[in-house]
Amino acid sequence: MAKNCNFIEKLRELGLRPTKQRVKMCELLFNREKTFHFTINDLVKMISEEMNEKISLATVYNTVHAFEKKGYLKEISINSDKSYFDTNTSVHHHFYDEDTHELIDCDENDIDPVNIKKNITGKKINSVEVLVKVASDNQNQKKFN
Amino acid sequence: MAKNCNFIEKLRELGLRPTKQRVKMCELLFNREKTFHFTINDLVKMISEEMNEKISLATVYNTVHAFEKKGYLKEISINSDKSYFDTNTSVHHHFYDEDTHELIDCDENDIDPVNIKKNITGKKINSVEVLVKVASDNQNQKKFN
DNA sequence: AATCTACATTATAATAATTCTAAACTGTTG
DNA sequence: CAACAGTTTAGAATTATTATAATGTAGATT
Repeated sequence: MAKNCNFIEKLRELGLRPTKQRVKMCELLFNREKTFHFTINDLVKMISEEMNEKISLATVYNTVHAFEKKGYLKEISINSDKSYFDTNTSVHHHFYDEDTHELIDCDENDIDPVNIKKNITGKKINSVEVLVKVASDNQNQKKFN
Repeated sequence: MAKNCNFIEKLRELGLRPTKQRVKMCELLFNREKTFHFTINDLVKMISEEMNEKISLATVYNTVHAFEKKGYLKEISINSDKSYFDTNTSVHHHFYDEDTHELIDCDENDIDPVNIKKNITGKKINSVEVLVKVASDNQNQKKFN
């Protein structure tokens, strides 16, 4: 909501030194109304379009992972060749368009809460993700034997 | 169930030439009572343990993808660095142990059916997968702004 | 404000998973 | 069995990601 948030302060609070690279990435990622899905590659492109100076690829990876570790980005599981991240870290699910490789958020009303009845001893549930894959045409599944 | 199935015939029916590599991989993958999860790497190791001759890595990839395309293997989405495959191609869900990187099948009773209320025009639902990530300890999630 | 230091950034190399390539090989058809 | 199309193969290429080691910089100390 608040534009021009003080990302510098926010970063400091998190124990992350507010370097210009990190502040820029905060602006790109978190200065948004809506949730935002991206790959590292998307982000690198956005950065190079919006800045004169470049941010090293390694820094982009480091920073995204730092934000993820602090809980401000969430990695989305897709059986793809690359990682997708989401600025919406709340519990929610996704549609994945296999034609366009686009991720679409589900809001609460789209999918009923998932009821898990199994318990694995000594383990805590860290996340529950539903991924609904959609496409224009589909093929059916069979059993081999 | 039936041991020593005629994989040669089966492959032919699918329009896949029954080469010795493919037959061997069928035996390893489909001559089982239980569902089986593996990565390409796991499979390559199994092959080298069970055979004198090697199967080229490229062939393992080709064949796994051929079986997947025909609907006899299913790729499981995990935000990991590698692809997991499953001989159980029916609709079912998974637990993923983030400590051990192990995949565990859910049977029907473990998770209630997922009720999807959203519809995307022009798109069919190809799959609905629930992935429950578990680990010994966990960290909580926060919102940035 | 100059200096110090731990943490960050950077370019580049390294690694890992996967796909491509082009030559050699092999089921199948006739 | 000859011929051809589909397969396998080793190795190169590609892609995503991580490691490295030198350089840079934010923030504390003087």
